[in-house]
Amino acid sequence: MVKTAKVSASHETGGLIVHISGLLPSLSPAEQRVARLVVADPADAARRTITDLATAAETSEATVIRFCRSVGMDGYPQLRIRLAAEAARRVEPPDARVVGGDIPPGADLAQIIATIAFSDARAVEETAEQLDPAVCEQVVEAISGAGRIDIYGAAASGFVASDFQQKLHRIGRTAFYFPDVHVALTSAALLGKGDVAIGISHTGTTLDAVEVLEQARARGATTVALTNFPRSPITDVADFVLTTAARETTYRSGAMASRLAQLTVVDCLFVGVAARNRARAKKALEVTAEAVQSHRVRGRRA
Amino acid sequence: MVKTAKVSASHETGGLIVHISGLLPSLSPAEQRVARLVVADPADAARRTITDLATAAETSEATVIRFCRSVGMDGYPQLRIRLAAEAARRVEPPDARVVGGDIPPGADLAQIIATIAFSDARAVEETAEQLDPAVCEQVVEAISGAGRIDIYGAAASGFVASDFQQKLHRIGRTAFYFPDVHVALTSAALLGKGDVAIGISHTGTTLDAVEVLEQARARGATTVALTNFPRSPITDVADFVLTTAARETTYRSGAMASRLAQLTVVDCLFVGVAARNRARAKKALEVTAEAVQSHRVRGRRA
DNA sequence: GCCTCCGTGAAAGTAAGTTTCATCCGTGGT
DNA sequence: ACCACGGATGAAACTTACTTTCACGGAGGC
Repeated sequence: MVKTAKVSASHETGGLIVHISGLLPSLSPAEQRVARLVVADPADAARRTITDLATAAETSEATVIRFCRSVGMDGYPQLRIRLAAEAARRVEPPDARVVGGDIPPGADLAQIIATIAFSDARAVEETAEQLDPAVCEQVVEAISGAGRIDIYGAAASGFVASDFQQKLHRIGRTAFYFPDVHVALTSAALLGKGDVAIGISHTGTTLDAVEVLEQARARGATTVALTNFPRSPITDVADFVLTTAARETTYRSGAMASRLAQLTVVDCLFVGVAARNRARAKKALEVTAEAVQSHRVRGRRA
Repeated sequence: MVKTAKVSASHETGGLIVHISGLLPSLSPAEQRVARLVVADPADAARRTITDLATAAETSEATVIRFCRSVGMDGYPQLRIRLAAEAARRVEPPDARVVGGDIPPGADLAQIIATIAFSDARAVEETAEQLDPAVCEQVVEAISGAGRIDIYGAAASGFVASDFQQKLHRIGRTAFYFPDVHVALTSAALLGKGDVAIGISHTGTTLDAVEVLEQARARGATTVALTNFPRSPITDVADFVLTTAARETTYRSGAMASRLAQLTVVDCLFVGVAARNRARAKKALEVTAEAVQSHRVRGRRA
């Protein structure tokens, strides 16, 4: 097994449910059944005894224990307590079941809007909650001191990568984004100690992203992964792992929902880097803002 | 307000601690010692085992059980989870005033994260709140029936435009995104009745976007503007105006903060369009998902 | 095709929670 | 002063819940 000694985990104060959802794909089938029950109704799970829960999940107590360990708990009682706490904390908004769940076939636009806004906002909040400031700090430091920063992401994650690149560029950091794998690999091969490579992949299984980070790492660069799944392949090739917390719904794959969460993380890193040198960053932002002024329509507010 | 459908014994759902304090005088000395420990630090008590708590209260397990019964619990495990829930609830939510404002010079990463998450989440929520479902409905209808959809946006809004394009494309709608103004103008000139042009601009003053919509409108296409400012120039050339609700902060221009809000609107429109033809959209999503499968790392779940 | 490794549940083992019961102590009656 | 009584209490027996061990079976690699 890969050493989980990685500088991510264990900031777990809140967001247990989110944490579990993220881990879900990396769990074994039997454990997944347990996880689903727990995520579906944490309060109910907290009430159950281990035997009870095992039966409900159609598995053995042993598996439930394994599940507890998989999500970082000491044992079942601890999980129970944490679940109870978690369930209590979430002050259920009026009709959370309607708002939080999936979109029913006959839904009108107003419902759809409410549902999406709710899940988008939750994804942002929950992502922030489970983000480990210590890891962020280290990533910010790496970026701040980097000679060069390569950012890679495909499809939906590509926008995020591109966005990040643009942001860093605007405050004067040398950052690149490569939409093409081959170009990215070529670039990664030229990285070295002190450089930073950032791979963005919702699932964490995008072959391209993994390869790019692998290459970068082999060259001695610091590698950072941004993914929704803390145990996915991309984390094996990353020095630092940052995770998002987005859930799937029928109409929006997790990948779609996770853009928002990923952007939030990007924002945090960006502001973190900018805050390291307020004066310089501010100046850079002003200069770039001026540069686009001529492209604005005048005589009317902006 | 939704009535609490639950009829069960949990009439004491809140205020367990208060309840215990009230009963305190009526308890036997040994039970009082237990009660005092519990009231003093419910979270800590929840963490302890019955033997542990008994020892701490200098009494026996039997007394702890009696105490549980005295305060109306079935047994110790039930008390434990109730205590955990209670303790979690009384954790002060982060101070909105501190969190909502700007980022102070000496802020650490944790503060930065909290601030950003808060404002990002707010932007999403507020955007959804002020979004007019009727307008959305019309836009969804226009997109659903469009022969062709042109989407335009620059810089940060470009990512959003591109994201939207990709989404629509994935469910089988003919959509284009043009990073280049000239190409966009050329394309707009070829639009006609029944086609749709969507311009995305945070400030609503981006000259390029305005020109593109203007051109499209002149050719008879339906024009849609997505901006943060309802009375900005771009709205003059749009048949339908959708607005976001993002605020500026020192370190993040409104344009940066508004990406999230814009994406939320995109999500809503997308789901709206997809919902119009669930079967077809679902099929299209599945097909495109399959197409990228070979680019995934195998042998590991994710 | 064989081997190895992983997931799994049955069953054994341990710890936690619960009940029982004998003791203690104070009270009030004789 | 003594005894009878009853409530409070903890030791220990007991039960249930939790944890560990282990052997089986099946999937993937060589």
